[in-house]
This record gives sequence, C-alpha cells and structure tokens, in this order.
Amino acid sequence: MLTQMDHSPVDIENRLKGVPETAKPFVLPMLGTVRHERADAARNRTTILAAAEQLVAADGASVVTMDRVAHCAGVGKGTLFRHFGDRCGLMRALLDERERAFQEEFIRGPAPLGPGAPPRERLVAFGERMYEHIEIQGDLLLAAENGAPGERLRHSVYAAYRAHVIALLEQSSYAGATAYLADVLLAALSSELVLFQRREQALSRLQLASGWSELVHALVPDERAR
Amino acid sequence: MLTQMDHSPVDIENRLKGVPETAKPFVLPMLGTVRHERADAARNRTTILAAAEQLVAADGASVVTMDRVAHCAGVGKGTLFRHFGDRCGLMRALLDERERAFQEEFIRGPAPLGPGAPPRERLVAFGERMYEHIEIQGDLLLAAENGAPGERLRHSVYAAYRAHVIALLEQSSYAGATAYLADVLLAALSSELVLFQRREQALSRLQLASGWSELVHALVPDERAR
DNA sequence: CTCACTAGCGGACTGTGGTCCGGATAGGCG
DNA sequence: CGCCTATCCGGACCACAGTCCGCTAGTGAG
Repeated sequence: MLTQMDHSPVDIENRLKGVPETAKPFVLPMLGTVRHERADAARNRTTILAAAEQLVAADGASVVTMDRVAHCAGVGKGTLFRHFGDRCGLMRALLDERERAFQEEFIRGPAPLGPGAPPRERLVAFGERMYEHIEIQGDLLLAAENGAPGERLRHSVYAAYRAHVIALLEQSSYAGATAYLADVLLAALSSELVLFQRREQALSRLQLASGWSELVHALVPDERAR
Repeated sequence: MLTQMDHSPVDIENRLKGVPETAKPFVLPMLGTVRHERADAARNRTTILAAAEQLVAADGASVVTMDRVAHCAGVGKGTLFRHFGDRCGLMRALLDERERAFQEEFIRGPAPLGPGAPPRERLVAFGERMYEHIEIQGDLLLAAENGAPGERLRHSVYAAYRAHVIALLEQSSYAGATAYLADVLLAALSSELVLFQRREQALSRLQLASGWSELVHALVPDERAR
C-alpha cells in the first residue's frame, strides 16, 4: 500500500521509525547498548525462550510452530514476533549461547582453534569444530537458516565466520582472492550440505574431517612457505 | 485418511497406487514413458507454464504466487499442484528446458565443456558455464531451490551435476575422496552463494571466474601428472 | 454411437508465518 | 501518591502454500 519497507527486527530501526522532529534530544544510543527493556518484557523474553527450548527438545525444531510456542509460553503471538522478528530469529536466539561460546573459542580460546597455532592448523581445527557444532545443533541450525534465500549469508554470524577465515587466509601466505576462498570454504561447512552428507550420503564424521583436512591442505600454503 | 504417502508428483508412484490385482496385465511401463496424458490435461499444463513464465518475466519469480498463476491461467489451484507438486516444482518446470540444454552441453557438447578436453579444463569450463547459467536464471533458480532444507541436494538436477563432477575428478588423477570434493565444488557454485557474491559482495563475473579457476587448479591435478 | 470409468478439475478449507492496532501497564516525574 | 506516556501486549487478521473431495468430461471399449 505504501513504501514496502523491510520488516527488520532490529530495535534501532524501530526506534528511529516515525519520530517527529520535536524537541527530543538528538542522541544516537551507542550501538550495542539496549535502551532499558521494561521488566515485563524481559520476563516474557525468558519465558518464551524457555518454552521454545522445551518444545524444540521434545519434538524437534522443524515441527515447532510459532503459535504453539506462544500458547505454551502463555503469551500472544505478537509478543513472539516483537521480540524475535521472525521464526528464524527465535531459532537463532536459541542457538545464541552456544554460538557465542563457539566464537569465543576460535577467537580467544586455546590453540589450535584459537591463536597460537599456524593458520593452516587453525583452519583445520575450525572445520572440525564446525562439524561438531552441526552434529549437535543440526536441526536447529537448519531451522535458523531456512528463511529468505541468502539471508543466512547476510547475517552477523556468517560475517563473523567469514572474517575469521579471511584473517587466517591472510595470515597464511595465500596469494589469491581470500574473500572468494573464504566463502567457498564456508560453503563446504554449511549445515545444509553437512547434514546432507551425513544423513543422505552416510559419510562418517571421520570422512568429513579427513576430506576437510585434505581440502585445506591443498588450498592453503604452509606458513613457512611465505 | 489412509496411508499418508508422500505427495510426490512423479507419475509412476500414482500409477502403482491402489491398483487391485485384477486381470490387469502386469506391465511395468518403461521408465520415462508417460502413460498417455489426457488432452485437456496437456493443454492445461502448457497454459499454466505460459502463464507462469509471463508472470515471472513481468514481476520476478519471488513475488509470483500460486494463486495468481492459477487465476491468470484460468484454472483452479488444485490443477497447479496436481501437475507440479509444489511451488518449487513449477519453478523447476520453468527452468527445465534450459537445464536440459545445459546438461546436454557438458555431457555431449563440444570441448572444453564437453568431452575432448582434459578433465581439469572441463571443470573450469563447467564452473564458468554455471556462473553464466546463474547470471541468466538467478531468481528462478533461487525460487526453485528454496523449499524444504536440503531438498535441492536430493534432486535429480543436483545428482546429475554431482555425477558429472565426480566423473571428471576420477578422470583426473585426483587421489582423495572424489564425492566429498564434488560436493564442495558444487557448493561453491550454488546459486544462493553466487548471487550473494554478485549482489552483496559486488564481485564481478571476472572475479568469480578467476576465483573458480584458481580453486580448480589448486585442487585438481593436471591429467599428465597421473 | 453409447456407456461406464476414471483422470482430471476447481475451489473451499486448513495450517502457518507474519502484521496491525486498540487497549493495558510499567515506571519516571511532579 | 497519582498522572502521563512510551512501551508493550494479545489476538484478530491477512497472505500464501498445500490438501481434499465431490463433480465433470475425456476416452477407450463394446
């Protein structure tokens, strides 16, 4: 009917939406700081997450509907979407804690995943850790990614992985286009592909790990070669 | 109401459905032959395809709804689903002709895409041709693939690509796990990723092509090395 | 040509994701 | 303590994919 603006769940955008330029102090809140969430809202968020977690654990992520989560949490459907934007957002929120820990591991954790090991070894470890991650969170990852096509690639989680892989490639003496190669390597670790390989192709975890190691060794030069 | 069999659009399954074992001659029709489609049904199929094609050309695949196609073709919605199974099936049908030609090219066409060139060159050509394919059919490919997660990997189109790449890898003297590598290479050519690289990352076609070429050269040994 | 059989048809119906807006309320402020 | 308003709530509502089933008409047999 009017401007078909995207329905982003990001709070900042809502905040800046239709503000008439009154005497409101022109302050852009620091990114990352959340302007005081009302107590009932916070309570609802945790209630919803708990309900969702329970339902996912019981029935599997793929059959959990927003209606059921809302009903089970004792809130209206609008509340779910207010907090999480869309279904994928809710799933991502469920993954958030593990995801955060995972990122922490490869950014600041111990070698070979974290800093200290040569970049090629870190890449190998990264892939193995990602396979493990997918093994554990499989269905949830699938549910979190299956939104608009290409949405997962635009999201901050992917951006973090991408930045990490690019950094490792640059630390190695890889001569080619690092961004391109990073996307290719991450494509090899996408949950959709990996779950297909595990379930349909019946590849063992070992086969995946050795395939990945081979791949990285073929593509990424040893640090000493620089 | 009865056996909840999957709603596959494949004719063979329908054919074998609830046949009582009367005196019907026990004949398995050759695969690929379609048991006589009624004239009105065939007419409807082409009408639907024409309507869909027109709508996709006019508005883009992503906003074309089944209702609109049905209405625009002057048939009921049930008819669409009878013929094509689901939305992705319709999109795939729209792609079918080009897809067929593409496959023909790399199976029986002239070198370097077809047989005659060394496998590594054929792989490079395959990627370039795939990039071109995605360039032209982008949105339609996206619409055709965005179904249940992993469905695209289970489909015959993917299987054909996969078989082709595996064959090329085996023809080269690649020593590792060909199936794993084939999936990785195809992941690098998935329309989702490629459209992301083109549109979000603003990579040029040339950058993609050279990235791909680099990738293949790093991974696949030259034939003479065998 | 006629009949019977069944493939095919169509559109009402269901389930799900996502939107909207009138009403309720937390919590800062006087 | 009571008011005021930004914030939040809830569920009615919409759009769309996909299902179902009673009816129609094409087709092959006789």
